Amino acid sequence: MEMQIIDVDYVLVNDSPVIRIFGKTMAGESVCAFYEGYYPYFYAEGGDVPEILKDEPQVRSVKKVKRKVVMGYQEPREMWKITITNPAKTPEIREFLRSRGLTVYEADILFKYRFMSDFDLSGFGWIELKDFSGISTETVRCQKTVQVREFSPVKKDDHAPLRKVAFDIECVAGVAGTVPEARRDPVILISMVFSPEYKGKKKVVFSTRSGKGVTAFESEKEMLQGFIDTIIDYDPDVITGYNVNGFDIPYIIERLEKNDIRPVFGRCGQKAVYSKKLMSRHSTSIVGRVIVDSFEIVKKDFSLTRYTLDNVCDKLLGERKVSVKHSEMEKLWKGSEKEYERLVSYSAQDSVLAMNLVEKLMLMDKYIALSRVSGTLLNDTLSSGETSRIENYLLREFNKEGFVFPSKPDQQEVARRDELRRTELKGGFVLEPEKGLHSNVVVLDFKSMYPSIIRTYNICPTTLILGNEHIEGEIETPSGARFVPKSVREGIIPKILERMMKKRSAAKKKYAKEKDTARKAVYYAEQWAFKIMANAFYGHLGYSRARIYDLNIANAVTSSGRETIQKTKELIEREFGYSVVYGDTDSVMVKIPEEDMEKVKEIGNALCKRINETLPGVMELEFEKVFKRFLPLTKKRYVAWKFEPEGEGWKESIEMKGIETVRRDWCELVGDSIREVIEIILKKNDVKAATKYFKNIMNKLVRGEIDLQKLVITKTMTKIPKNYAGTQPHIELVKKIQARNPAEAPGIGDRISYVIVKGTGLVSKRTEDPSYVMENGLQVDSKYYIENQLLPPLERIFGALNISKSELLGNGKQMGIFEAIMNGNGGGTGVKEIPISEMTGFLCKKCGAHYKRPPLLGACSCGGSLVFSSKKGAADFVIA
DNA sequence: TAATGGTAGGGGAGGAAAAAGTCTACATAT
DNA sequence: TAGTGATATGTAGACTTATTCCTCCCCTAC
Repeated sequence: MEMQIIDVDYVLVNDSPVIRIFGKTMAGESVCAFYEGYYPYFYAEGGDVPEILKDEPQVRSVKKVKRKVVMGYQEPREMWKITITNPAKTPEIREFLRSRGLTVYEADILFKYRFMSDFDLSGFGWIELKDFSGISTETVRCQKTVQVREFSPVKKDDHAPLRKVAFDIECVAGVAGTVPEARRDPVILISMVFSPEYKGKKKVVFSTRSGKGVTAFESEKEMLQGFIDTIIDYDPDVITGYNVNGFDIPYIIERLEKNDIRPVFGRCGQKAVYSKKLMSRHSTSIVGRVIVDSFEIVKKDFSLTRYTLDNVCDKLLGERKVSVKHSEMEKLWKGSEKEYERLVSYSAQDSVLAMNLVEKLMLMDKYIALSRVSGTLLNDTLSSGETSRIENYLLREFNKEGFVFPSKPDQQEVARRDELRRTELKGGFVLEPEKGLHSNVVVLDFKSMYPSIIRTYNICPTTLILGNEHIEGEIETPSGARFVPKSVREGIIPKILERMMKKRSAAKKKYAKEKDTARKAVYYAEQWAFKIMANAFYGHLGYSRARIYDLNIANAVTSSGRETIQKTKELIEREFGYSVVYGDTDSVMVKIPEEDMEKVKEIGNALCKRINETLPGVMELEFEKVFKRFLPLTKKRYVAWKFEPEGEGWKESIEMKGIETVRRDWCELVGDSIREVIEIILKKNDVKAATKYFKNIMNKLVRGEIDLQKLVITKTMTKIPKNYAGTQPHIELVKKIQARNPAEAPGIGDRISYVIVKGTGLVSKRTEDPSYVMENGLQVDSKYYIENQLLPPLERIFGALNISKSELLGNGKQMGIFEAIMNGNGGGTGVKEIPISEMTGFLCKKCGAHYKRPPLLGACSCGGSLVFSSKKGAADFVIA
């Protein structure tokens, strides 16, 4: 029997661990396989372990073994392998040994991962049960339960069919104007959506009030019991919903407890659903099932201004939903049949959308691929970061080669590392961009630069030469770190990376060949996962909480990168005479004096060929794309008219990096206008037309013709308001909302939307909630939007093009860009007279000199005549 | 039970420090 | 020629008002 692994855990039977592997067969059957006789173990050195542990009843065996330690090129050492009975006792024995001054290895590996690592099993990987027999048990709720004696991992690309349920709960706050509290306020509605259908139904709505399309219950308790029964009966592999980790699940757990029902709806009858908030993150575990919170995934995978279900569905699915405000909830719940129907359909809709997000956006694919590559269980892949994946993978590889894996650093060690980190790890090198609008720039990239460097220079903790020892053929990186050559010992990480890069190309090939769309998606996700994993190793080396942390090694990687890009630039300029106009970390952009795209590409390829001759190991520079026009603004900010090879021809598009159009903390109006201006400039090279377009926007803004939504600025609240050192616009608004309506106050990690309204004083004090502005008819500060939002980015673009304000107007340098545009081309809207209150002095028309008072001559010292000046512009008249 | 990959870099907003005006009182020159 | 008032100009110090610089914060490029 073959099955795909969904979850693994263990239980104690007579104080001995029994591993449970939860899986799904190709036929869609849920299976739980029990495995006995596997015990936890770890290593220690630096003391007489048999003697120290002779009275410890947990210990099953202590054996002398030879193992290598990871850090530094060293010979194997003798140490003790300690096997115990109960996995939960590991920390106790570990700390006891540490207190006696011993060094302990691998005593902080979760038992399920110890097991999976030893048997080479992965989350969502396949396992073949070779010798097994059916058993009956009350403890596990699966279609099939077996005792397995022999098994092995199998390589298989297909996915078993999954059962998914999406759910959403509604509740009403017991006190008006507050947030519902699980301690106090009951659940009134639960909607569920099934995929595939459950007993011929796509969805159900449970409630304590009867109505059309509703399954009614006598009490909350009965409804909750109904919910649990349905889950258990449907037996889903995946439980999803929008923000279920943050809201629905913790809420429902608390309500279940309030109603004296144990929150047990996993595939194990004993273990309760566990949900805990850690810092600002939530994590939930349900035995045998996977929690897929579409909110959390969308937030990670898509860059959006706001993550309300409303906005997410609109932007990602193109589906608009009817929304019900929190404050309306109670009215609908207690209202007429019609109103209640609206609430019911609203709740059902939320579940439908959560399911649609998962299925249509294929949110799980990437994470399944990451699980299969790294070995972590899907639920952990979803709820944890890069570290757990990297370390899970490394543990296996180091073990295979006879190494013991280091422990997690303790708090003190982390603090020590953090202290040094800021100054001690240098990153990539960014070339100073050459100013101006360039034509025909070829972009060349180093293929997987950091992984390639690690492979080329055999960079690994296991090959690092410690102290002053010298080894024949040693490799020295620019940072000064030295590594033994491959011939002496091949590093584990270089070996892993070589394999990953090979596997990635294999997956890419399969992807290209495959016709079946489902399989194609699997291969795409697989190659993506290999790329992500390969790139994560470098970051891990410099991460202060990593088991394998060494700044010498991390710096060895980055210093080699810096040297490589600099040498590349020099060679291109020296040998070919081309100018490298920009480059960042692993890329160079070279200006080619050729108009023909094919020619530019050809030269680009020739450059790569020449550079590659000089590069060591697997380092490789490759042609990436051509910029027909390239306008760098600063480092990390540029605009380009891009041409990428596609099939026989070229695919063109405008590429914008780092500028306001791609940033979420600028309003839509800025993004739209700047995008348009760039388009006009790059493709038509018509500054006048761009200026005219912009002038029109500003006029509309002053006249109040711009939709408020286009003026909304959004920013993330990264900590609670009182922890902010200074005054921040978005935080000031949060404080206002907290005072006005605590129920709707945002939390950590939420994106805050605001507009700037008219008034005096700090911008921060003039932030307002867009809907509040609408409801109360407040006026937005058009001056702010012109001077602080629209103009600065435009000015930067013109600046990069070397178009000065005076050029736009052909006038004095005191002129701001506002006047330059308003008065410059076509005129018509120029300021004719200014109120005396706004007058700031006198301006010479000829030389642009500014006077606070009129000079006695009545004219400028240069002889030019004077006009009145103000911040908004100059005029011939002032009015009282 | 339990979590959190890296550095480089731009740019807005606020706030402190330094610099530039302004005002006042008084001195000096015409 | 000395004394006088009106006016202009200069100067130092107190006070006020822009500038400049730095930090915090957010977000992006790689």
